[in-house]
Amino acid sequence: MKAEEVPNPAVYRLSFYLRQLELFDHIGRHTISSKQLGEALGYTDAQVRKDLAYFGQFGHPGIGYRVDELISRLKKILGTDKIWNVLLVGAGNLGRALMTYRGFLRKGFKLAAVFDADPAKIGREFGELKIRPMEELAAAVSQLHIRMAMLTVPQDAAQTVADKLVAAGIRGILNFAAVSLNTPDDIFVQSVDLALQLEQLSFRMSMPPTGNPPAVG
Amino acid sequence: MKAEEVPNPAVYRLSFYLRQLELFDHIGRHTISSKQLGEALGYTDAQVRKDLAYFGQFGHPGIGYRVDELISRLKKILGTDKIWNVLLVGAGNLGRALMTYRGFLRKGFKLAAVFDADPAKIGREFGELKIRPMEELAAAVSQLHIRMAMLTVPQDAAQTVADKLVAAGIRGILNFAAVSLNTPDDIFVQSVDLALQLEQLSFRMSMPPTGNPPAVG
DNA sequence: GGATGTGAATGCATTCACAGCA
DNA sequence: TGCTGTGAATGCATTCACATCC
Repeated sequence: MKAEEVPNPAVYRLSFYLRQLELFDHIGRHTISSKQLGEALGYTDAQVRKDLAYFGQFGHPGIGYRVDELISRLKKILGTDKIWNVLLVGAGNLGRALMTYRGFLRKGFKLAAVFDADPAKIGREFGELKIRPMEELAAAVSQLHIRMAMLTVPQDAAQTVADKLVAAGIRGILNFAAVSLNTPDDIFVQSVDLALQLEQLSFRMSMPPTGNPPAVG
Repeated sequence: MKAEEVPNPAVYRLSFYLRQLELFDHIGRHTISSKQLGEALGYTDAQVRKDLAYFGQFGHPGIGYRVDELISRLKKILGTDKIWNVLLVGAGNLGRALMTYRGFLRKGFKLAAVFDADPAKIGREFGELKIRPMEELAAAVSQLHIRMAMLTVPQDAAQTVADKLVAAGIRGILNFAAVSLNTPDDIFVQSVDLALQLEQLSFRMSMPPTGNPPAVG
């Protein structure tokens, strides 16, 4: 099946399947059914099968899916069967936390360079990484073959920095700033707005319980 | 319209509308049309109007929406017209970054207490906040009227801690651990898996360009 | 004229239900 | 029997297009 025909939500769930499969692998499971995988994540078995079927035939009728086989197939589909070099712009609190976060490397992403506009921060080292000035960004992108970036700069700097990233040849941006970035169509942007996530919780918790609306009057 | 009938994606977009409106307000715009608001965020005008209409009639035909009016209406709908006390469990790198993140308070969320299981971390202070032992969690929840929590503990501790949060009376969890939490139906969970977001970028960037598939064979 | 709010029409995603295989 | 893969049916969400109002 052609990639354009895969529903967006299905691609998202692929990552959840992979994450859960790695957990199952870790505890020694060798095979798993769509029902079991779905239950662990809150999806139906049909959903799991349909999602996987968009990408090929990975299962074994009567048996289910082989855990290690499906893991490596999913990694290939998601593009994480090899290591990606990633750069980060913005060495504030959040940026520095991401610099030391181990979870990225475990998933195949290597933070290869860090940049900041603040002269006071430039040159400071964190583990293997030294904070570099923005002027070096474009050169680092081509030297280290970096294609994706994490953006942890203040709100009002985000668009300007994003423009620089695109100009330097970056094709994908993980944006932590609380603004919608304006980028060309061939640039992929994923956004993480932490306060916005809390706001969504707030909405759910502010709602009257389903099927039991409080009396009004 | 009843809340149960509102599409989930629409609730999500509500947060984006609010964020964009605050930007417009900041630069002195007083009114805005559904077309303009949509364009800033990559939605159609019809989408904007339909989303807002799920919650009431906020617009002025011929004029558009009054920015300040719509902001306060959306805040009320999302439940952020008042301050929420929030707690955090897990004072690792990410947790400490969140402790000093200013964006939460700006949106109406006050980090009121921080907990960690590691005795070495307990008592350490960051700004106004002191890291407290897990044993004090339940008492703090009721004393400070806390109803939502952020979870930044290691993967394998996440479920156990989530259970404690629920037992302590927490109703909403913002989960940063790379696992699917198992919680009762009346507990709301929002998940943020940073590596998973990069993985989604990886997928998009690994795909053949739309309408221009590379020759195979 | 210029904008909203909204039924109706369309398009997309999920679920059903079953043929087919181990 | 147990489970996958998949067309067909259903259910959601988005878009259209227009009546309505300032």
